[in-house]
Amino acid sequence: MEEKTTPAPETPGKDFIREIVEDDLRSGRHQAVATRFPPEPNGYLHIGHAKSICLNFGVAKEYGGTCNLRFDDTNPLKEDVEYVDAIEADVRWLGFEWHGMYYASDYFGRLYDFAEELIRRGKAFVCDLTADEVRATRGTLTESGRNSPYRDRPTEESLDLFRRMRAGEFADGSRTLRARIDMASPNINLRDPALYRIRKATHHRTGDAWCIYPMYDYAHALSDWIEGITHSLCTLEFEDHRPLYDWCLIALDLPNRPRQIEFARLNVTYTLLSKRKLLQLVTGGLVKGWDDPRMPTIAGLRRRGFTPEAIRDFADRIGVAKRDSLVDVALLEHCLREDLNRRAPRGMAVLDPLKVVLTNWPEGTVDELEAVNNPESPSAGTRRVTFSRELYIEKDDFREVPPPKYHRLSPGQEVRLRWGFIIRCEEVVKDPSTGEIVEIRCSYDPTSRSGGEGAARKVKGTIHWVSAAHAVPAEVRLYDRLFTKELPDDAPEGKDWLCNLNPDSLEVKAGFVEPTLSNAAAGAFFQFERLGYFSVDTDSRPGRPVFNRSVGLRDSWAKIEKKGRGA
RNA sequence: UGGGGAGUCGACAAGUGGUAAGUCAGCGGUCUUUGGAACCGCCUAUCGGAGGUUCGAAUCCUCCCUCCCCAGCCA
Repeated sequence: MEEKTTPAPETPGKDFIREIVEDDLRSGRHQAVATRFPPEPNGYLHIGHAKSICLNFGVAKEYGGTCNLRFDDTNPLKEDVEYVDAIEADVRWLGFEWHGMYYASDYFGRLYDFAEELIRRGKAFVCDLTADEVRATRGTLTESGRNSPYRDRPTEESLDLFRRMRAGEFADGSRTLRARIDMASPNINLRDPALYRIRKATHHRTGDAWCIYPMYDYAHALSDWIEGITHSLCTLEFEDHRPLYDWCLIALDLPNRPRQIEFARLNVTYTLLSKRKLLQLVTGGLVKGWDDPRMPTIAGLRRRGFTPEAIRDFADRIGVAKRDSLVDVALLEHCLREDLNRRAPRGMAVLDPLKVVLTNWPEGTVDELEAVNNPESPSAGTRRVTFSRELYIEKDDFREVPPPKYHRLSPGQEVRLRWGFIIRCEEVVKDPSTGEIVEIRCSYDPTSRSGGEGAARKVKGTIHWVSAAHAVPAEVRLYDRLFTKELPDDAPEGKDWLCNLNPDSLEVKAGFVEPTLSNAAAGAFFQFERLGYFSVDTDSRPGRPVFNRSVGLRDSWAKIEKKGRGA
């Protein structure tokens, strides 16, 4: 190796993992980086996995290396092909391409051979203790454990027993292959951990070919080595497994060992990222599936209307470090808004319709108004929207008694209809029996047509609308955070996280959208002016569109109003 | 009480001995046919605490405090 004579170039802002990778490349320790994303196919990927995916694939891409997708499928009891298919689709959707797609189960044969070698080297033994007995002899955090009575049985005997374990001669749980390390180690993971257990279960890929399955620590280290992984990135809870990871490779004298590096897993406010709990939400029917738009899963975020770009940007912004952190969900939402503001075509939709009749508009006539598709992007062009005598506006855009600073419609006041005319409220029609406002009668200013000379007038507010006769009924699903607490696990004594579920996380509106939105394809996204970003749900049908609110627009009026009420 | 980690603005997060970036949130304002977007300000962090080394420390040393992870034949 050459001596470095030039100082390392300054690379401020890089996270500690990229610094390590750069050092290794610079020093010649590695010619190229190889990483892997190793999900267990026992659930759907979520935003926390997205962080890891962006890291692993991102590092590989940035330094001209490779990243594999590897399914860590060593526990047939929990895993399923449904999950491998979903994971594959999610990684691809996020925008990453793997160098190779592998399964830990691809290596079962080699892993088995390595295990025999470990026995031959005196580094592993077959133990006849039951799980309970192992637990009883493991010791505690402060007391060392006791050696298994089988720890020193002859190599040949362990070898024979291990072969018979594989052959299916023994019952589940009756024996394990254990590493021979140190029952007195202060690191509990090193107290002769199990390497193989008997599980007479059908594996989703290998079927019934095996009845013994390797444990994570063993399988993971060797799978990494087999694939030539240089940097094995994982989360903090595996930090004290690293000595065992290294032990597996050293015990077999394997050269060019991969290096495990741990980083902090992602936590997001108002969000749960535990596979077990997410599974519980799904199986318990508390949400409508893994892809429920309220779920933090990649599938859920996708259906909600998140873009891969927004998620990748989020991953970039939260960074990578070792300290436990709780990221504000507002940052995720911000990333989506920023992306969609640039790219989403605008449209008008009314979610809580209130009828407006323009009394001086000639009955039976319509007008075609020109509307800009995206003020942020002139190339998006314009479209025509139909205007007529009867319109729907948002209930919230009219107040009989306007609060201070209210810029919208109220008796005697003017408001501009976006891309249309300026109107004045002349009369409020109520249902005589209920007192409910059923219709607003207004006059319009014919000279104020958008683009016309009378349109230059300053009017306090602009509101969106839809032509009653032309608008298309649409189902609009408004989502709110799934949990009412920043930390959903923070439950009072005797209760659990389920008590923090937000009962109002979904509100369905029967609204109207402008005709151009009628046949939008599932997945298409729009900004409904003044309301937020919406995407077309997979439940949508031509002429009967269904929209999901992906994220609302920032709403400074809501803040003013809230403040007014508070004062 | 064992071992492994971590503590920098409300939240993320740079900084690696030379005198505390940036982003989100929040606040105020400009502008505006989305109370959107954009733009401009503010957000006055002495860096968990106490000592010490040094001309000089968030960065080095010592002690202390707090938080997280580990006792699955789960990953």
